[in-house]
Amino acid sequence: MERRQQVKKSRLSADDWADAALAAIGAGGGLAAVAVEPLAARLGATKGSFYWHFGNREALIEAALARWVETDTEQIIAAMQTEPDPEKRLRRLFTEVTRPAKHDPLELSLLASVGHPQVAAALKQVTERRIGYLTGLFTELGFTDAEARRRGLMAYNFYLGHTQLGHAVPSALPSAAEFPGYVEAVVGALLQRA
Amino acid sequence: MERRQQVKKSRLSADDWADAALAAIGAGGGLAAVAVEPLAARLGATKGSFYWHFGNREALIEAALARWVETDTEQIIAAMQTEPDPEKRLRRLFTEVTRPAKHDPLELSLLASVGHPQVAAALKQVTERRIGYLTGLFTELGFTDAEARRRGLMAYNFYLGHTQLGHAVPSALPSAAEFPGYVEAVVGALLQRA
DNA sequence: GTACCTCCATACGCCAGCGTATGGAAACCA
DNA sequence: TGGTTTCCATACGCTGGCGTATGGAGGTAC
Repeated sequence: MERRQQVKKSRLSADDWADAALAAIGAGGGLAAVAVEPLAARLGATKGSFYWHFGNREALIEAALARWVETDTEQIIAAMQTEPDPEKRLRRLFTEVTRPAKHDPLELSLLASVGHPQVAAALKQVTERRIGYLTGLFTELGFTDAEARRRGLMAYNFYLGHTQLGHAVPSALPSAAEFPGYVEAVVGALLQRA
Repeated sequence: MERRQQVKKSRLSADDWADAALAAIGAGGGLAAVAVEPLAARLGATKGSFYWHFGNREALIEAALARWVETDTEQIIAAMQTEPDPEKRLRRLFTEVTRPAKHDPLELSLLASVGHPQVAAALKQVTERRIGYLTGLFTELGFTDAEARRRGLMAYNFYLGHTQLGHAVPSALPSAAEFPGYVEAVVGALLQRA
């Protein structure tokens, strides 16, 4: 999720504010960084603009989350669908999603702000979509429903942990040289038959 | 990490404040919840007490984190050492650490606040200790150093993801009935020989 | 029992961010 | 070109949290 630094624009739209909010969340401040006045400064505007587009801070959060939910997960899943073989798809998905450059601080920040009800709802939606996709993938690979769900969960948990670790303690991740072997080991463990 | 609600105490120690800070972090507010005046209210005291024990808010955070680092990880590791067989130890560790009741919001909150330099340092310490322990465990099980490190990482990532998921979207976790099979599947995957 | 030392309450000034009110500029329309 | 609508800047009050200053209560020492 690349969200560009907004520099200046004579007139702003509600989406401009929502994007700025997401950028601010991802920039490390967490949900607390969605603060009207600092955002206004960053956009080269003032609160006057904001309170014309939104009723209050909550409304902005709502809009920003809605934007995140609909764009973030679907485009990755869609990108995978060009590969017909489910095993290769899993391998590609993991390679893609653990790429060191992929770091998505926004998602981590949202995970961190799950205390907020609107964030919790957005996360639930996205999480279920993803785990569902993974589970389906293992079903395609011939596992029973129960086993597919277990492995879908394992896969997602691993992804979450990896992302978290890469953000919090990047030095603990494997080096670039070790990386392929590491990803392969994970996928191998996930695919192994009893 | 059970940190009791402090109710009232005629005189407070610095550790009382540090514990209250950890409790507040864990209670969902994240690092932002380490706020002097609310904490004082909660302890039935006032800022006067706080600023006698600490120079400022930063000093409190520092003290709280130090307390967390030294108590949290070591006691779990120590508890495992009664089991001589490394495979059983791994199984026991995972069972223990994924127990639904185990939910440790404090750790999640710290992960979320990794933007703060002191938190980052504390997390690095704890993370390396844990991954090191897991890696050693796989070494004991006869894996090569490189393989042991890979599996140690996989195990830790899984743990992190599981914890995260349990906190953010608990409904996505397996039900109580599915739980043993789920844990066993994970441990099985981790122990699988090539 | 008095002098001192430890710990804390109260009161204060300061700053940042939220939300409101109001006037005005820019675009659009006729 | 005059009116209307859209969008925004400025100014204001309010709240909550940080840090400081000061006085005082309750132990302790002798």
